Amino acid sequence: MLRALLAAALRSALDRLVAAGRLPASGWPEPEVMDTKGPAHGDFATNWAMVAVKSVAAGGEGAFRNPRELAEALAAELRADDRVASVEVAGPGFVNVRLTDGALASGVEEAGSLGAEGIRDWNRGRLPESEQRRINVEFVSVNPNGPITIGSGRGAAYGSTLCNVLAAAGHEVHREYYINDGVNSEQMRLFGESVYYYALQQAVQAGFDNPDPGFRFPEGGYKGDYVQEVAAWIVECSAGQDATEGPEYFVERAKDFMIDIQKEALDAFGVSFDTWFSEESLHVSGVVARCIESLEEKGVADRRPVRTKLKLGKGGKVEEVVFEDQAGAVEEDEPGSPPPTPSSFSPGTNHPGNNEEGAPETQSTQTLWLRSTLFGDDMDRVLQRADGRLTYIASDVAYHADKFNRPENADLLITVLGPDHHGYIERLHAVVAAHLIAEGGLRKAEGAGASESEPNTTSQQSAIQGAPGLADWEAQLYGTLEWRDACRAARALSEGRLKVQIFQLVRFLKDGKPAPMRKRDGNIYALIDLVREIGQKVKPGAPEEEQLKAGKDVARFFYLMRHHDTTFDFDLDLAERQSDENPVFYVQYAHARICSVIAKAEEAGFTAAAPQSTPSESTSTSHLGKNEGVAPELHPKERALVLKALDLPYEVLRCAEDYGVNRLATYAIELARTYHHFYDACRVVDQADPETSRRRLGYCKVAQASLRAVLDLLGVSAPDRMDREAPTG
RNA sequence: GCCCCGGUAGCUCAGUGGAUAGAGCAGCGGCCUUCUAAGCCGUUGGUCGGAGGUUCGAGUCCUCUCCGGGGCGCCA
Repeated sequence: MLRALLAAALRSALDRLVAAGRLPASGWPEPEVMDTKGPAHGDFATNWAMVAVKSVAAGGEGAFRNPRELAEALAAELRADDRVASVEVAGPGFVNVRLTDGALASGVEEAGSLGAEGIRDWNRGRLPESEQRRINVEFVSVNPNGPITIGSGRGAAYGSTLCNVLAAAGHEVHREYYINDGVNSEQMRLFGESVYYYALQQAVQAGFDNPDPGFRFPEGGYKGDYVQEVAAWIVECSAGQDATEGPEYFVERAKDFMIDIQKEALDAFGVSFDTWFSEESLHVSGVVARCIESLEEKGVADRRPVRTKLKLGKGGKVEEVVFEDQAGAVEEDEPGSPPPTPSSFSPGTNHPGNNEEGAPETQSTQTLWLRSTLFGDDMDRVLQRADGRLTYIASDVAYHADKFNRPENADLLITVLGPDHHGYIERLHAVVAAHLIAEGGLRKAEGAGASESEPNTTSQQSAIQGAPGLADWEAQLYGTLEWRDACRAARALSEGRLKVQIFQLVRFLKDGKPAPMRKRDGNIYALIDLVREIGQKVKPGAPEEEQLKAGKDVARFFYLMRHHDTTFDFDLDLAERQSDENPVFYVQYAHARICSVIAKAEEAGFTAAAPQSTPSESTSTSHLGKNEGVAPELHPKERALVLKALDLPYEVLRCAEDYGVNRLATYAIELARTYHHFYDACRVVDQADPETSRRRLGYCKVAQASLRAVLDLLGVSAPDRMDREAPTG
């Protein structure tokens, strides 16, 4: 908020320089408001003079030969501004600015009237309309074949906070969970069979005959305790009758059960979704089949028995295109032999127009390939197996098509994925690009050229040699310039509309040693167990609900402390420590302390300073002797507190821009620290000095509002009081 | 082989292309008759893995390189 104020002051100062003819009217960059080296250097700084000196000099203006001269000119104009208390030029050309106490007071006043929610959403409506977007954020999205793990916990914490931040910044956010429940998938089949197996066992134990005695536990099946629980639940629901139903039935029932379990865990973790989207529903409705057809029509998918692979060199540069024969036995890797030539599969056949000869509509013929190499993927991907089963990626095409075609029609898709999905990014972009081409989304761009381009099946020679503007590998892959450009354009479009955020691995450390997420006995470390364990340690005697809440607070904060795209160690011992070393409590304690102080102040009859009595009146009326007038100069710790507390809207914007939500955790710690410093140096409740008391009460309220707002964004609760337990030793 | 992430104080990590690189913990020394000591103050501690480059200026950007973690399926 104060940054915006200073930005305005800077702009008007520059306008005055322009008006005075000392600056060209344009051609120089917008000034940037930045932090100072430290409190001694003022509240904010700008490096504008250093950045702008070149363009100003180039503009033919001879007056400023170096950054310092330019900085001096800017400083002189700034000094004339009501909102500015002092200006210094320092170092190579920094302009350090200190705002008037009145300016600060006006910020406090505004923030005070907004409250926590208002500060959190301060940017809403202020973000230029052109930058406000409708954003669909998909996160967590695991198979319904087990509980949410502590690994997914990071994605849950990150995704939900990212949504909060984007919304607070002024975007319209849709939270989405994609249920990976495709019954074709290996995982779900294995899970269903595992449950079925245990159900049979339990039926027998309960005295029923085994209706399927020959059924064996599937290889690589699921062995965790929860699998038996699911089986028991299903059996119990129907008194053993269901065991006669077979594995397919158990997939269905177990799936619903697990989704409920997941919902419950996520709920306890403070995560909710607007949409739970079922992958299977896409198959059932036939959308997948339709999408695939359209891909084939556009020539980005086909059944030719060849797989294209790109050999990549440093920097992802394509060094070579390899066409792998998939027809017969695939063996072709003789060590010393020259690189496989384009062989009988003529280059250029990937583009549209030649898909009518093969590919009967019946299943179980040839593998259907998505030619994802056209869009930068390093190898083609299978859409449909030779036995007719569709792959995961096939439903992904339909899923993204659906996301783009809904009534609410998101401008931007954000997909949050775990570290194991890193290799999936290229594929996803290929999927989206293929969809955009297939849907004719490129009609205005290069799409027209592509659809008219001539099939090039006959002359691979001319394709390789004759295509102007194409590198060798491009000639092999695309055949024509038009087709290449269409594919490129589709890919570029995809980059603009789909942002994939990968979060990195978490290592859980217990007693300094890694705690595995999957245990040897087949059990997994569930998020809900993590939350419960921490809660029990941190709030020993409390009721379960309170423990879960405390555990959630700690777990979320820990997950969010580090940048999502960085591996980090989750120190369970530290998380479970109810002490000053635990940053969560440091922050929450600051909030509780503020609440206590405010209560004490109000008890003593103080109310936050009313607008009339703030120093703003006395100082802003005249800019002469701005800091020496009636108003007492603010204590450095007061000033620091106000600056920090009012900076939340700025932090929110930054986070919304680069999705680096961890900064908010850092901000929360910093704000807490700033308050503790303030508390230590500045007494709030003081009967002998009611004016100061009122003013400081106002700062407390703003600090409280900002702290609440950040914690709210992080999904961490802000307790009004924290009572110390008896010392444990 | 290619891709992603990391390498900053003894440890865990911050760090918008800017000024003398910062916190917490650990170590040492202080502060509760006063609004919550889960707090605060002081102090010790650095070839930002290495080498080049870009520029007025690099922990930050580019290239190369060393070390560590992860990923590269007709799994999802």
